[in-house]
Amino acid sequence: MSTPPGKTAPGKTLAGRRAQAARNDEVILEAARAVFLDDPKAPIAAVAERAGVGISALYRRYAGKEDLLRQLCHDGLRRYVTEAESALAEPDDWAAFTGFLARVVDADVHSLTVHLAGTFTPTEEMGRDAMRANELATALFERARASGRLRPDAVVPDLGLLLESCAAVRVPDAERTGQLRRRQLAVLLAGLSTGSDADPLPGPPPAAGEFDWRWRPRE
Amino acid sequence: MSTPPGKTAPGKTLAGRRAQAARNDEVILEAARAVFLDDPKAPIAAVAERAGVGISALYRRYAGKEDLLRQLCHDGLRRYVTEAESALAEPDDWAAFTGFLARVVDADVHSLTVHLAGTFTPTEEMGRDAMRANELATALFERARASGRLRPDAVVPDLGLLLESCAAVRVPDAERTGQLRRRQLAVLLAGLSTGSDADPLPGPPPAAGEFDWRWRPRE
DNA sequence: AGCAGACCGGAATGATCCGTTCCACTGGTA
DNA sequence: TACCAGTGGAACGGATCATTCCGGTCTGCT
Repeated sequence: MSTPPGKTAPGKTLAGRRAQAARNDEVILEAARAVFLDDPKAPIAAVAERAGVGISALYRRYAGKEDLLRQLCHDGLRRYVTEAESALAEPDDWAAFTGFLARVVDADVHSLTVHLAGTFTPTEEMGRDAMRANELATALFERARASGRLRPDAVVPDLGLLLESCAAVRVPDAERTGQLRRRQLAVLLAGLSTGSDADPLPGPPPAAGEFDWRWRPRE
Repeated sequence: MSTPPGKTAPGKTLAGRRAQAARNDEVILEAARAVFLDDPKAPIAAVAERAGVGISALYRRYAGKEDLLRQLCHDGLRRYVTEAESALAEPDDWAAFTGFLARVVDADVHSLTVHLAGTFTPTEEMGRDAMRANELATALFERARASGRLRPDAVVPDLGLLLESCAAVRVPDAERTGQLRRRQLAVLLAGLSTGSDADPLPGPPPAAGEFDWRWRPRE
């Protein structure tokens, strides 16, 4: 955009065509994230436009729409895993748990992994990552339980419900959306805490694989 | 379906063509509700198929897709109002409040009114009904507050967040969806109750018209 | 200097999907 | 019996997209 050609002066950042390309890699991913987060069925042209590049720039990098979606989704999953791992390093059990959730909500990882599900066929590696994500989340949950601040009838899959709820909150302004989600998260955590269990939660609790249906390709 | 013609035997329910038509009125509405609840962007042919009728049967009754959607949405809104009114008759303040929410969640009114919003231009009457709905909900909320079981920093628009969250919960099986939503509702109500307010809810609370954007026609 | 080709923008293409219209038909009704 | 409200479903026309293709541009190398 505003990179004066100069005299091929590669101070630190590559200049010229190569640099442009490398930069586009990021710009495109970022645009794709923003666009598909806003509308999972958005046309691929919208991504190109948002990124300020042509459609070819997209197809040069990804075999097709499905490929891009898969990549994006996988990135979200990896982010989830990363956050979980770093959360496990936090010494305070409850803080590790809530901090993890807050960061996942902030990063809007859920929309990425869930709302995009079914629009592509997952790779094996994604399956492994998803499994690992589950293990880590369970570990975090166990620690939260050990801290005694979790009401006894809360279960791990409640996290799925919780994240889904937070992702559902959405207003046109992104920042405001973040604030409202934090609020929603706070309410939910309060509801899942000890002291809120005056009367027990109704119905059979959510089961382990009960949200996997999204991952099966649309019929 | 299984109405043998007999000899034009109108015991109690009309038989013959007229009756068929009258019955279709309902069948179609029901099918439309089910289909659009499942996928707000479903083609109109899907409704016809689900209802077991031809497309003409639809277009005889509604001017077009938009008309049907509007009708459906308006029905949802009216249902909301009805539930609110009947809830106000309940003597126990807190029970009135929670019962109302439970019934609204069960009826999936939120999906109907919100997920369909923007797909049609609302009528004036809908505007009035929406306003009335808001007043009633506020009244219910005030009573809940008066009961002292509501945490002090909860506000009326939190109801929007709450309903949105519950509507977001969804699995393939309808009944199971209902159970999980009830659970989610229970968690949220627990979180909004007195006793859960160890630390205050973060960020500016949701404001009155903050969810109206859905009603403005899509740009 | 000069050239091969990496990269790019965006028009053109072809397929699909969907709302709506149209028409032939049926059976109740007068 | 003659009619027509009510219907099923094919056909039509427009819109939307993913993907391909065709010049161009600029770079890095010779």
